[in-house]
Amino acid sequence: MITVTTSKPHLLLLDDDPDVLLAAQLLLQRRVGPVRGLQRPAELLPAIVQARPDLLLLDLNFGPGRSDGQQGLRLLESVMKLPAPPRVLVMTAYADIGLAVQAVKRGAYDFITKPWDNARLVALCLEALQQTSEPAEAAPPALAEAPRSLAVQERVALMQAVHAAAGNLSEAARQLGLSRAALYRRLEKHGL
Amino acid sequence: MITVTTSKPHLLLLDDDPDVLLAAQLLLQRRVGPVRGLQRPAELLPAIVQARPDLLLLDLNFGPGRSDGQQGLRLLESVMKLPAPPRVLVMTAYADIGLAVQAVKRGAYDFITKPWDNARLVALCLEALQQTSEPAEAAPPALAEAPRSLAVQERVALMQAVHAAAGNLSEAARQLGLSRAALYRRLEKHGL
DNA sequence: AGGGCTCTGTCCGCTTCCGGACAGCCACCT
DNA sequence: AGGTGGCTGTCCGGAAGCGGACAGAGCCCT
Repeated sequence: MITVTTSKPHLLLLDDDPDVLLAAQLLLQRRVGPVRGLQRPAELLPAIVQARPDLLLLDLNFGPGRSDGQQGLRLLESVMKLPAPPRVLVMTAYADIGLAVQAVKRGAYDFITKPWDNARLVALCLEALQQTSEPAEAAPPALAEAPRSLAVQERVALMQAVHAAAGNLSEAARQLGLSRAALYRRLEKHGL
Repeated sequence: MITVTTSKPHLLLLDDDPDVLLAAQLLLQRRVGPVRGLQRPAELLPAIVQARPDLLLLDLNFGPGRSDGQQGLRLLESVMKLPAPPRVLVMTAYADIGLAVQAVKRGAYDFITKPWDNARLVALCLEALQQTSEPAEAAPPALAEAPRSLAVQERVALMQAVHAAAGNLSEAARQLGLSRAALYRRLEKHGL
């Protein structure tokens, strides 16, 4: 058996929209574990070092107007630079998938598009959490690659291709080397 | 139809072992296109700028003794820094898959383990070549991500996981989130 | 108009893949 | 010894995925 932290996993949630924040909090509290919700990005780093959450849900498109997401990416980067960063699940609008892909490349574990499907969000959180099997020691320097599930990697690859093809699914399928219908099915399976 | 360069694709091949070099040259010459073979790494960069090959096959473990591959990786990096780098297929011994994975992350299109299977090598070359559908212009600055086929990305992911698990397939399967049997099948399909 | 081309969404028969199960093996622990 | 636990390799029935085909829509060019 893998050594599991006996305390229930607890989550940290950052979203600038109070309604969204509350909804997510209620859902996850019930189905995953204790949740602490934050609304202002400035509160994030202190809250992490203080509460040491097992999982962080991070909205990348905070701030009403200027949402190219650069702000969100920078925040993510500073999170990943912490001594023992938590698993991060990133949330974006479907429109800016490209942002989500970049976030994963910068160390986020996975992403989900808003508005989300409740069941899917819960499943993602659980998967991210249960894969927190610590490699313990063995890697004194910056430990190399965090292991990611194949499904996650596929999702990232698909999204990246679609994004690169500017939404042209036929083109994306061609580049990925699979049939258009196959790409359809896979996208659908991953929640658009 | 995709615009295809009318001239037959020609390849550049670097391998320090003369026998291997010759064997590959004969095979690829016949099945893919004109091949120029090099034996000494120092010759590589000049040859590329002069011959502008469509595809470069690069052995990463040159030098008899000191083969941690760092040398090969550096050579690859300098290739990728050229103004219009060719597609690169990297060759390593099966033992150092980790090296191949790193090479892909540094811009190589795909990798193959030595000793190779002839049919597979030919197929890889053809795939790499036919995906040289130029995006033409549209990306004046450093164009972002080169599109990679899903199969390639899956292969990299599998190899990375197996490498990270130090050859323990059960562990690798767990981390990838699939059944052990599934990992077996997939590895086999990708040529171990 | 009409033709040609490309993209989308969906259907269906056939192939492939999945994962649970089983057996064998090895290492370690009472 | 015998027991336990983990790993490997393989089999098989049922489920999922495959890609070719079709129809509809948009667009550009005669």
